[in-house]
Amino acid sequence: MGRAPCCDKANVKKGPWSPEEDAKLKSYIEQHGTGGNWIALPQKIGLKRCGKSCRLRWLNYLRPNLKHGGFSEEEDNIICSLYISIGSRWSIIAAQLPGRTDNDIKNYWNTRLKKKLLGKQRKELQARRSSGLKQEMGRGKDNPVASSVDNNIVNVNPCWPELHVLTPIPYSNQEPRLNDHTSIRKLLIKLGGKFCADPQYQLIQPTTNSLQYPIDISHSQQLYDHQLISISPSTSVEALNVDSGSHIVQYGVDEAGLPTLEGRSNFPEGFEGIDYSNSQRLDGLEFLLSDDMGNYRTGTSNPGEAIIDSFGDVSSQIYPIPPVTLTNSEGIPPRFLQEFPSPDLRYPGLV
DNA sequence: AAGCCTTACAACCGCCACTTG
DNA sequence: TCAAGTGGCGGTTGTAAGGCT
Repeated sequence: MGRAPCCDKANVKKGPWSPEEDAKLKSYIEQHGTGGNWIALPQKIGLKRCGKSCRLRWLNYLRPNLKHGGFSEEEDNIICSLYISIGSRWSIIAAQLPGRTDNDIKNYWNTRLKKKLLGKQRKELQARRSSGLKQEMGRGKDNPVASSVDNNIVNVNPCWPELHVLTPIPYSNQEPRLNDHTSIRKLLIKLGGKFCADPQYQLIQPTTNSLQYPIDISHSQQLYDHQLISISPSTSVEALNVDSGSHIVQYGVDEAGLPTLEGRSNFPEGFEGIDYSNSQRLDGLEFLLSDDMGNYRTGTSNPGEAIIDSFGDVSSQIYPIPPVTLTNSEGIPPRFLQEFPSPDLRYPGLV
């Protein structure tokens, strides 16, 4: 027997909200707040809506200071970077984009950003193919080494090439989807940022004036449960320099004086420190960790130390997700890096 | 001009985690 | 300790609007 429904579905209106309904909901919440109970709220106002629906309408549409549409190039980059780092955890991504809702970002990613990136990628691929073809003809056809390098390595990032391609594709019947995802991932890498799935290669270059603060992104709910650490330029290094033993985001300044924000993971040997038992959190992210051939990258050739387990095996969902890894290279606009440590952008972390 | 197709986005659904009694 | 209630989240669907043939 299933759970009781949260509302009487027969007497609940569905579909688009009318302006009158919007006005009722908005004015009530502005005057009285939600009362901490969304389920009871529609009855109080006299709306024939499900409480969940009211909540959604308020959060995604009626709430003040919301922005709709018109995503900027910078926002695109932030979304891409965070998507690579943490996957489709839209609420966390939305938390980094003031005025944006998770629903907005999710829609934007699914309908536009993904396609936009694929379009760019295809152009680059075509260009590469045409130039590669010329080179190939120059090299001669029977050079297996040269062609295998081209096929297997995306040598555009100092981080990726060191990752080995070891694990076979776990579900080969999803090739089209995987190929699309692979394309996006590769393009994102080209666009900038050090996107590395492997903690082993998350060695952060020494930075001056660096601040470290821990960020546990292993579980979205956990994020909210831990004490929020508000990072601001005035926050002391000592206050932030706490190593949780999991994910570390490092805020610093590079040689050129530009702010940097990088992530790394202090996984213990065997990389079993984080249990991502909620597999759905990573759905859709697997392509970011796979290579051209649909294989998944592991950080070492030793199978016992494989970092990225087979994503096809849903029964063993113990694998680290790539830590938040943001740098001031082309991928992340300087504005974001400068603004990130503002009091408004509270970053949850362990203490 | 009409019909079909595509796109964008609001809204819903179902699941999971947390809270409370 | 456990079950019910609730909030929150991500995935998916429905549909209006615009574009294309």
